[in-house]
Amino acid sequence: MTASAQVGARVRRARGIRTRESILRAAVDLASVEGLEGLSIGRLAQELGMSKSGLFAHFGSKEELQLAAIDTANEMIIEHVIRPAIANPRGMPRLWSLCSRWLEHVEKKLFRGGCFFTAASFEYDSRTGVVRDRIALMMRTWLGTLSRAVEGARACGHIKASVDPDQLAFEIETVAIGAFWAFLLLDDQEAMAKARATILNRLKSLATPKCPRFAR
Amino acid sequence: MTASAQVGARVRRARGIRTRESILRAAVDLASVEGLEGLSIGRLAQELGMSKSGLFAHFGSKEELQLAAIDTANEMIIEHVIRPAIANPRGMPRLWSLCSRWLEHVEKKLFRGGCFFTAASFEYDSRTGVVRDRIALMMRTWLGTLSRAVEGARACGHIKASVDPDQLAFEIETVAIGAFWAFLLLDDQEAMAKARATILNRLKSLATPKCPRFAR
DNA sequence: CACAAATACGAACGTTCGTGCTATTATAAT
DNA sequence: ATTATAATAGCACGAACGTTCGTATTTGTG
Repeated sequence: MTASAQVGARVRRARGIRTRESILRAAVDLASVEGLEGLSIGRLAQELGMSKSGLFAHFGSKEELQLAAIDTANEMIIEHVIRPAIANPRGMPRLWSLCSRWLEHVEKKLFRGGCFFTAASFEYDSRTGVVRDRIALMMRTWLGTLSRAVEGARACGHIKASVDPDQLAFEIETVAIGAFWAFLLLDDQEAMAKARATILNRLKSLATPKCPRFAR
Repeated sequence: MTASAQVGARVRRARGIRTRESILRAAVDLASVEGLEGLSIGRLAQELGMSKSGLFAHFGSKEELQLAAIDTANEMIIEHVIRPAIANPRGMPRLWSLCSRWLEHVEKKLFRGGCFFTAASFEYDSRTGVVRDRIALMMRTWLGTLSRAVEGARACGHIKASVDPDQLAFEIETVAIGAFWAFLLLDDQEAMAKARATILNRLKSLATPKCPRFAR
C-alpha cells in the first residue's frame, strides 16, 4: 500500500471518525452518570439521533465501546488537566496546577457525572477483564504523572528532599477522591474548596524557602 | 386486630422472613460486585435456586429490593463494625476500634466486592431518587457515628480539645476510601496496613498524655 | 458522471430485564 | 383433619439488551 493510498483512505474515513468522536463524547458523559456497564448502545443511539446498528458498527462490541470511552475520557483529562498544568514552570507551580485542575475538572463538570475515573474505579474494582485492567492502567498512569510532578518539584529544590513522590501523589489523590465523594454524594458545596486548602497546606508544609509563590 | 392475632401472623410469617433474609444476604454480596443497578432479580433467583417470581414477591419492585439490600448491608456494618467497637471503653479505644474495624471489614471481605457503601456511593453520586437518598443517609449516619466517637474521645480528655469531630471523622473516612481504592483497584496489598498506620499516627498526634494505650 | 468504498439504516435475532397474574404448595391455627 | 393464608412456582407480557445481516445512502476519487 502506498503512502498516498493511506492518506486517501484516511481522508475517506474522515466522516466516520467525526461521528465516532461525537459518539464517544456522548458515551463518556453518559457513562459518567450511568456507569460504564449501565451505558447502553440503544440509549446512546437515541441520544444522538442515530440508529443502534449504525452506532454499533463503529465498535463491533460493547466492550470495545467501553474501552474507547475510557481512552476518550483519558484524552479529555490530558487536554483539560494535564496539558495546561504542564505549561506551568517545572516544580511546585506545575505540581500545584496539576492538583488544582484535577479538582477543578469535577467542579466544572468536565464529565456530566463528576469524575469519570473515580466512578469507573469503584464500579470495576472487584471485577476482572480488560475493562477493569484499562481503568487500573489509567489510574496508575495518573498517579505516575502526579508522582513525577512531585519528583520535579523536589529536583527543583522547591520541596524537601525527604518527600516520597509516590507517597505524596497517593495522598493527594486520596484527598481528591474524598472531596469528590463529599461534593457529589453528600452535596457538600465546600468540599472542593476544603480539599484545595488541605492540599495547599500540605504542599506549603513541605515547601523550602527556595519555593516560588505558586497559588494565586 | 387482636394482639394474639398479630403474634400469630408474625409467627406464621417466620419462614418468609427467613428466606427474605437469605435473599438479602445474597443480594448484598452480589450488589457489592455488580453494583446495585447491575443487581438483577433473575440472576439472584438463579444463585439461590428459586424462581424469579417467588423472589420478586418478597419485595414488589426492584427498587424495594435495592433499599432492603442497603438496609441489610447497614445492619451487617452495625453487627460487625459498630457493635464490637462500641463494646470498647469510651474515648480513644472505642474510636480506634471503630477505625480499625471499618478497614478490617474490607480486608476480611465482609462483602464479596469490598466495601458495599463506597461502591454504592460512587454508583449513585450523580443520580436522583430514593436509592441515592438512602445511600447518602447511610453514609451521613456512619460519619455521624465516627464523629460522635471523636467527640467522646475529646470529652474523655484523650485527644486535644481543639479537635473538630466532624472534620476528623471526614479525614478518617477519606483515608479509608483511598485505601479501599488502592487495595481493590490497584491491588496494593499494603494499602490497608498503610491506611491503618496513617490513621494511627494522626490519632497519636492528637492524643493527650491522659490518653490510654489503645492500639495493640 | 460514474464507480467504489465508507457509512448508516431497518429489521430481526435470541436473551434478559422487571413485572404482573394465576395456580400450587407449605404451614400454622382451629 | 380441616381450613385459611402465607409462600412459592409457573407462565406470559412488553421492553430493552447486545448483536448480526442485508440493503440503502452518502462520500470522495478518478
